[in-house]
Amino acid sequence: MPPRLRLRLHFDDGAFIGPGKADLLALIAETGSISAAAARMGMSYKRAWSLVEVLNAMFSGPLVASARGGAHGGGAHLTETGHRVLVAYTAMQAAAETAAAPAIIDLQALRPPAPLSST
Amino acid sequence: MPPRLRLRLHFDDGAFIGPGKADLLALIAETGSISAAAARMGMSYKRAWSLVEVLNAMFSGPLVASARGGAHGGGAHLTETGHRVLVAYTAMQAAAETAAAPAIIDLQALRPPAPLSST
DNA sequence: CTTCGTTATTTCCGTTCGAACATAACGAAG
DNA sequence: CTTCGTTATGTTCGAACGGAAATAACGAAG
Repeated sequence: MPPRLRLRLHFDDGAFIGPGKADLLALIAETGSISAAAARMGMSYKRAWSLVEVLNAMFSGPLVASARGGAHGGGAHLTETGHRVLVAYTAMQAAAETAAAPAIIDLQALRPPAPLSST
Repeated sequence: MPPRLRLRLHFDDGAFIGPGKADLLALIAETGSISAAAARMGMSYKRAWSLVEVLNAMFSGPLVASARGGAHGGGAHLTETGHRVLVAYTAMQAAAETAAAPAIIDLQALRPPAPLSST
């Protein structure tokens, strides 16, 4: 299994976005629900909701639009801005991972051999 | 001020290296002392030392060699492996930052304007 | 107007993290 | 053999973080 590179982009005002928020956005887009996305990520609804709150406050306009009540209780979906953020973050991740690959290999080469599993 | 990209490389066994440990390595190389490096980073000596302990355990051989006692109380310096890890991490950081730059610009463009400072 | 599943919000609690503090060990120099 | 500054290690405390649970609000469908 190759090492995994995690990125966190810190803005000048202290706000930041990392894998947690990005994955959450992706799962909200996929499931149409904050609670479903939270369940998928193994986190509490409250935590997911608070992350959404932060996300909605740190960009120009909310990234997630949510609705209460209705036939299925409501739901949530990404706004145009939300989609753009998710796309840009994903692109950033992909570009960084590709560019960093050689250095990662160098680092991995300096790691100790596995203690031998049951083979 | 541009956003800052922070990288954390997670290995398959759970060990990881990020900006904290990397900066610490660089400062130990520069100052020749764990305590001086800790002071520079604004962290306690104990925390710095425990990070060194982790670093020394997660690669093939220690990254930091330290000595107690002596004329100036002792000191610490990077081993060959330590230097290699620092170089590789720095290269990874630089490569990732360059490659991610366009996406970062996209993200920054979606941020709200500053609330206007006292100009 | 009752039902239902989701969003929204509060309170409480255990865990983790790191700072702060306190000591001990060490060894070259004087 | 005393001094001195650093490494090495344990202990204690407060803050921050996040989970769990409870409760309210909501609105379309039946």
